[in-house]
Amino acid sequence: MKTLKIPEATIIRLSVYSRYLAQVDRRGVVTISSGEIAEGTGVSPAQVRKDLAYFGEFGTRGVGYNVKDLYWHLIKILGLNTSWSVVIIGAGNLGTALSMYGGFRERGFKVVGIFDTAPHKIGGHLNGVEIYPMERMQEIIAREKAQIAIIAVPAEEAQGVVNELVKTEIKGILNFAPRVLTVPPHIELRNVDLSVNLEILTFNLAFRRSLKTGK
Amino acid sequence: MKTLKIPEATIIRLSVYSRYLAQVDRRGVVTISSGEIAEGTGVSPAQVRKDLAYFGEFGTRGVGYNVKDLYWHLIKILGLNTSWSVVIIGAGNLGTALSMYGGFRERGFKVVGIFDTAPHKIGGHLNGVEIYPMERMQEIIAREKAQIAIIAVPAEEAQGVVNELVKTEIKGILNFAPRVLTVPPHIELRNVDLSVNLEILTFNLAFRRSLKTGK
DNA sequence: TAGATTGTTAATCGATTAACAATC
DNA sequence: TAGATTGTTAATCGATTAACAATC
Repeated sequence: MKTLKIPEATIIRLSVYSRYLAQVDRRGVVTISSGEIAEGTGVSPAQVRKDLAYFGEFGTRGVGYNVKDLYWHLIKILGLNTSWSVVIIGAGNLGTALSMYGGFRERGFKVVGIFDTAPHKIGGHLNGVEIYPMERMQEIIAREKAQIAIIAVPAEEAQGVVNELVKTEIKGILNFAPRVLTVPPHIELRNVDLSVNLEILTFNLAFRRSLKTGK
Repeated sequence: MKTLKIPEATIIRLSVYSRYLAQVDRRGVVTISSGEIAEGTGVSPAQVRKDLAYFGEFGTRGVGYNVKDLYWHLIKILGLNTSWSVVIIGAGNLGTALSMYGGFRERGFKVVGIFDTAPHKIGGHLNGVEIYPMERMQEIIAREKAQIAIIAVPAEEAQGVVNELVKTEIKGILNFAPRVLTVPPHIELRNVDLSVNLEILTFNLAFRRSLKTGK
């Protein structure tokens, strides 16, 4: 079993494979080949096998992979065999949507607290989860043993929130604010930039298109 | 001016640079070096210069880049010098949040229509934008000259929505549904997977961590 | 001019693809 | 056994980094 230096692209694909396997499993399929996984997830068969090979030997030569078995292996690899407690910072539109988002719960994430500055929001609930004032972040994170924080505040406030979060037991931060953040090395930080994703689209439409049509 | 084969990673960084430049410009800074851009966006100076070099020579040796000038070059490259009309398919939590999301408008995206199946939502408004029934997709997209569609429907419905969208003049699709979608080659498709982003975090916490601590 | 910083080339690093021996 | 498909190695491709000549 080789470890060390697993490409992030591999992890992204592992997540996609696992969800595809869940879907296939619901249809009652028992065995699947790397070629079929590849087909269903838009990658090459070699890529699928290579990605899996980082973590072990999950298949049977000449046969393929057991769907359920491989699914659970992937869930374990992704760390989803345990449930994760998440807090959401910011109860604006995005924070609210993320609190309600079913996709997280489906994968074992549990929202245990929401934080906001607006006095009229505090004490309210979203999807059964209470909205607390920012000042209670340390207390609630400790009480609920939250490991992950999702940042959904305006860009200017994001670093301030991070500075509070580093005082807690939070281990990972998913940042939706379009701002480069600084965290100490023991905290995992990941950025999701909604606008950037639209802009890759417009670049492809505006620029790449102009190449084909001749400037 | 070399063209062809520009890494997608470069486009993502260009978007980040442009926003950082807007921020720096607001502080009144006139000139900036690749090293300062690198510092502010978390990349290497060589990376910054390489990324820019794909598109031309925007700086002055010995001096650096004019902040405003470079900003507008990047905006133009990203296709953001014109405004884009966007429709959002799905007025659930995520669709609602995306309709209200200020980050899109800030970068020149205009939401011109929202679509949903729920009868009680139709005719309502989000942020001043009307919610239409799915049946009127073709009509409204044509009337509003929308070029981009954002998919925020449940995974099972996503491909059906795409099949309707391909009958319209839509040029690009940003998909938030966790499902692999098939589109004809003339349509640009980009996927944003919110759960995958959390799962990269949990992988890093659960798996990479376990490497260091032994096991 | 001397100092600074770009634009670009060459070297390095990493990820993907192709091919095939192992083996069910 | 014959056919199929994995796991893995080697070859290819692409992106990042380092170094430096060009030049303001």
